[in-house]
Parts: sequence; structure tokens; C-alpha cells
Amino acid sequence: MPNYWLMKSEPDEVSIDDAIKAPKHTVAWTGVRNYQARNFMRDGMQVGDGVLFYHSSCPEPGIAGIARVASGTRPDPTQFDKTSPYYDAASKPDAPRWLLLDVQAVRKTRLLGLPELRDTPELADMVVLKRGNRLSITPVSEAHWKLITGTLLAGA
DNA sequence: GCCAACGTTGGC
DNA sequence: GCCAACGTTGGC
Repeated sequence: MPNYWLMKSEPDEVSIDDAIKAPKHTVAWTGVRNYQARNFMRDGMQVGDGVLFYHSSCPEPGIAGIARVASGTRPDPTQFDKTSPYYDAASKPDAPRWLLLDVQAVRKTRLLGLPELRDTPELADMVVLKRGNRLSITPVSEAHWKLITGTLLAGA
């Protein structure tokens, strides 16, 4: 049984359009530097899981597309790249601290913006809508997934 | 640019 | 192990 997730990306870095344009519509999800988010990738996420592709830190934050988990985890090479903003001097190649996995865009949707998400009572307990939430990867319930992908984004 | 909220660090 | 200081996230 598949699980569902919401993954935040800054569209200046990787947007849903970038993912769709990528080979096989697939991008390596670099830059996760939070243990809880890493553990979701390592322990919870399975190939085929559904992903809500969320644009954050941008003029119109919100869900911009549907994607799927396309690989298991492997070490994130940017942690060893001194020129990368994600470089982590404390992480050693023989004991990588940070992981990534591949995310494959399924389709771009209309922008389901944060105000609309907040205005939908059934979504009130979505983790990403909770006050102060900063996690870049959060689990999504099946009910929320169905409402968002099946109703709010139906045909859009 | 501001700031609330949260995670991490490091002294003790 | 506690907790203050600090850095980051992310909406506005």
C-alpha cells in the first residue's frame, strides 16, 4: 500500500517545470539537512509513493504538481562538495550523514496555493499547515491525498 | 526586511 | 542532561 508525502522545494532551485524537463522527469532530491526529513526518506518512503510537489519561499507558495518516489536512498553528494551551499564538513564519505532519493514528476497541476489550502476545512490538520512547521518533507494522509489529487486538482 | 517558530550547538 | 544562544525556515 503506497504512502503519501509532501516535499517542499524552492522553485528558484528546482521547480515542477524543472522536474518535468529533466531526463525521465526525474530529479535527485538534494539538500535535505534535517534529521527528521532524512529519516522519512530512509525509513518511510518507498518507490511508488505519491508526492505533492510544493513550492516554498516564493511569491505563490503552494502545491504545484504531483510526483512519485522513484528510488531508494543514497548518499547526497552535495554534502561532500565544498563549493555547494549544502556542504557539510562534519560528514565523512565513509559515514555519510545526508541522503537523497529520486523524485519523478507525474504531472504539473494548477497552483493550489497556501491560502486555498488553509481555506479547506478538511485539510486543517495537514502537517504542512501547522503553525511553525518547517519540515521539508511531511507525511500526507490518504484522505488528504485523495481530496487534493482527486477533487481539488481533478483535471487541473 | 521582519519575525515567529523551531532545530542545533556548545558550555556547564 | 539542561538550556541559552544562535542559525535557519518560510510566510508575509
